[in-house]
Amino acid sequence: MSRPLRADAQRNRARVLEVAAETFAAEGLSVPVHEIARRAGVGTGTVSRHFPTKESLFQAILLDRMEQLVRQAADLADREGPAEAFFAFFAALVEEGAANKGLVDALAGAGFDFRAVAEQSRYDVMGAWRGLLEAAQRAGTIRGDADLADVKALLTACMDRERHGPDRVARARMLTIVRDGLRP
Amino acid sequence: MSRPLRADAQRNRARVLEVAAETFAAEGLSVPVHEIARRAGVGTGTVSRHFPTKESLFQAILLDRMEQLVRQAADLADREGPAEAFFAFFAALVEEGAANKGLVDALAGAGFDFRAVAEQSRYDVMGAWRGLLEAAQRAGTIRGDADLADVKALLTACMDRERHGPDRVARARMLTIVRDGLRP
DNA sequence: AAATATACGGGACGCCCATCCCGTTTGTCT
DNA sequence: AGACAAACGGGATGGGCGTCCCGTATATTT
Repeated sequence: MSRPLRADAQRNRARVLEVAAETFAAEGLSVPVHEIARRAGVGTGTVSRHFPTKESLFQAILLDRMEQLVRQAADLADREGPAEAFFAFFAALVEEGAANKGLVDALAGAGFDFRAVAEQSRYDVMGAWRGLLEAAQRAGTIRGDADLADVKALLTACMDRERHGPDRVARARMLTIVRDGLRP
Repeated sequence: MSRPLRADAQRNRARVLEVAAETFAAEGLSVPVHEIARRAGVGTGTVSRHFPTKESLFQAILLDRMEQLVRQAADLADREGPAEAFFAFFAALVEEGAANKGLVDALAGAGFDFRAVAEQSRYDVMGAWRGLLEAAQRAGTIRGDADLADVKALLTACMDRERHGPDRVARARMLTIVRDGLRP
């Protein structure tokens, strides 16, 4: 393999990652890479050396987050039981989306392929998600013919709804609608 | 006002409109204006004289379509009665979306503001839509607290679902899910 | 048929952005 | 402390796109 990164390179990489995560979350994926660099106080070259493309940058951010999400899904399955874990996870993702425009863009397919990232991650997000879905179906909480694509579409709907006025009441209502819709 | 358009100008305008409608429907809003011009067999200048901006071009297409949609909504209200008209219209829009990527892009907010167009149209699409929704709520088919933004979000979900494999069965299932979700 | 306004074509312009490159600086190792 | 490799900065490059302009062609009018 290769040597460890030089100390300043490590710091810069971490800082870029941090700033990019904040920025994409707050403003979505359309923020130029130049801008990320500027805010991180580094040159554009530094960003593109660590992350050759914009996509690879966002991917790195997502990979971090995914580990947490998968862990959270597993926790929920333990604590809540199969009947409720799915909806708890669904609600967590909606909450996440409310605070993370970049994720919403990615799920909406705005400029890059979420599934591709998910599949090459060490953490099998899709698998975890599917696990919760199927467990809930076996527990009889969710109609048996619903698939992951249906769920993703509904998730997109909940996130989309946030754009027309973020509103706790509306968010809760959307969750109820989804829950009722998915009932067997 | 101004004189009538010259004959060739009228023909070109109509042809551009037709080609643009087909192209946006088939490939979405990201198709360059150059490409529309090329396919219509005219220069880019001709397109931009009739439609100064890309947005104004798509807007013109949408305005045509909207008249039909509003009419269709009114018909449904008469034929089906308030209890069912809303879902019939919803299903019609999903069908429309399946055949019209441009519309899906517009609803998803990809690059331009659907609501702005809707509001300046002679045909009050939002009003028609709201009318159907409120009638269905009075008839007890739909939960009273749902609003248009909820409905639009669910519509987006149905259209989004199409991208992961257009599939009659899946489409019908999504409609069922939405219907069940919106029940009082 | 001549005169005039109108419209056409498509190249030119300007903007934005991701990516690459290279002269300069800075950490690291001896 | 000196030498070498590693990393930095940010300007340059290339590509895509919408919009504007103007010399040329064509419909309309008299």
